[in-house]
Amino acid sequence: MAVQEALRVVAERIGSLPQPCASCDARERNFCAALSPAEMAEFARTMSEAALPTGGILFHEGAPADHVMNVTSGAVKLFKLLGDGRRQILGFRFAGDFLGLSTGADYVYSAEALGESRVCRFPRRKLDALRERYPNVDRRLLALSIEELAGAQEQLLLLGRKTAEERLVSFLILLSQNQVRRGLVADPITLAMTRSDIADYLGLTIETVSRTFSSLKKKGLIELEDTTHVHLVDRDRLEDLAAGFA
Amino acid sequence: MAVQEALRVVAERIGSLPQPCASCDARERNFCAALSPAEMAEFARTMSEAALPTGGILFHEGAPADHVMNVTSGAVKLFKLLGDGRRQILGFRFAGDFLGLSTGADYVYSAEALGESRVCRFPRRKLDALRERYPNVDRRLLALSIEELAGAQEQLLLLGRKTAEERLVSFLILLSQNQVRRGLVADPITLAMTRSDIADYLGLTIETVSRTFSSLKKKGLIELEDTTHVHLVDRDRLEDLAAGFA
DNA sequence: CGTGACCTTGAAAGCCTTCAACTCGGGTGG
DNA sequence: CCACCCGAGTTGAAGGCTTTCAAGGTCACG
Repeated sequence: MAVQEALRVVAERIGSLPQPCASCDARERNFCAALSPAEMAEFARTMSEAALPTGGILFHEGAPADHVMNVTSGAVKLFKLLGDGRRQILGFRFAGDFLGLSTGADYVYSAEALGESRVCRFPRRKLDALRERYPNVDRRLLALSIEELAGAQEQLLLLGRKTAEERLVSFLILLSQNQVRRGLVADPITLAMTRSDIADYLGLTIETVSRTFSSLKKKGLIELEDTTHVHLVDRDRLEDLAAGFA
Repeated sequence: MAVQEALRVVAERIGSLPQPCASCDARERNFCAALSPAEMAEFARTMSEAALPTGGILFHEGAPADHVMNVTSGAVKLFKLLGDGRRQILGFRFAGDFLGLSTGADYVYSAEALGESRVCRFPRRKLDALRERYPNVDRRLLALSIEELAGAQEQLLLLGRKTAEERLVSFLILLSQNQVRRGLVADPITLAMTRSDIADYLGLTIETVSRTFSSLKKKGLIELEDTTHVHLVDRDRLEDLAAGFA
């Protein structure tokens, strides 16, 4: 199976890069923020950074959840599959984001690199030990988890009740906010993902996504420099659309 | 506004019932499980149980999130609204379930009683104090939060990629599992919610929900004793349907 | 310069929604 | 007591938004 093969490749790459990930302790969107520099240094020994090619698999749904990880560069998509191959992307994670927590023994979704990316992995057992020793870690993970839940609930509203146009506009605004959160500009949005990924995130087809981009452009609400760079022309109108004010 | 009026009614009812909720410390699906009986007794003074009529509002999206709560009897629906009134139900909570956590100052969704229900409320400030003193509380809340997130992600797959029939079947199976989790029988499912609630949970209309019930009945996959009691005839086939094996 | 991945656009089809009519059961008031 | 009303649910028919099927365009790459 192609997935198993990819996993093996990833495992090899990870094994070949034993150095700790220097950027983790400076990040605000992962659990490391709960640790002091000294604690961080002690923990760094058990971490390792891995390089992933485009399409590289971080882990697959149903596989033993024995690592958690931070994205240190690039971007990652999280997704679930149905029996006949239909795919739903749950979300995208960018540099500084944390992923991989699970209460059960296995991952409940798959994760794959959008472009060339790097992730900092560490054993779940070590994380559990850390949680025992430093209560702040649980507090931090809880805050992250609640934030993630709120994001998923917003996406439930999108998938259950919004039209194609409202979905795409909501997505663009979310990406814009995401860029601000990462210290980038709000306005020219850079799409790290393909139309296919966008479609699977918004519960649409690539054709509908493409058509909706064209329609928004024709209405003068957005401008497309090229397929990966979007300019939000009428932000207020777009916000209203995303919020469902018909 | 009707909502504000309902909130006022709820507030009055809560104020009139200052006694602690005896069932909380025996529950497995709320944070109380992290406390010893002694700790629980000490904390119980700050709790109060409230009776809610059908349709009673627990809290509204955007209101200050100054309480968390356990459902002690009955059932509750959590939902979000779009600007023009479209509604998406995020989930249902039953006796023993916990709700109301938020990282920000406000609730990010609304909560309303399905039928006559009781909830045990306590101040968020008190909960924060408890988290400071007992690290187990954060651990417990984290586990609950991760479980809730996994449920939301499963629902994203449902809303984004499943057909009407697959959605309804998935919902029935979820309810069945829920009943088992609450110590009830797996098979005759009792629907505590209306067709309208089911529709808003599944991202459909009431007509489609009704038609799909009829269709499943005609196929011999389920039986409807009355509108609120469903018997799963061919469980294996239903499981396959829900998993998207066309 | 051929090839393939990604994207766009058009036309037809389909699943679900919208609109509408009808049934059923419970509560109410004459 | 029972006609009446109303909410909840079911079913039919038409319509619409998105999908499916199909074709063509662009660009990177070997």
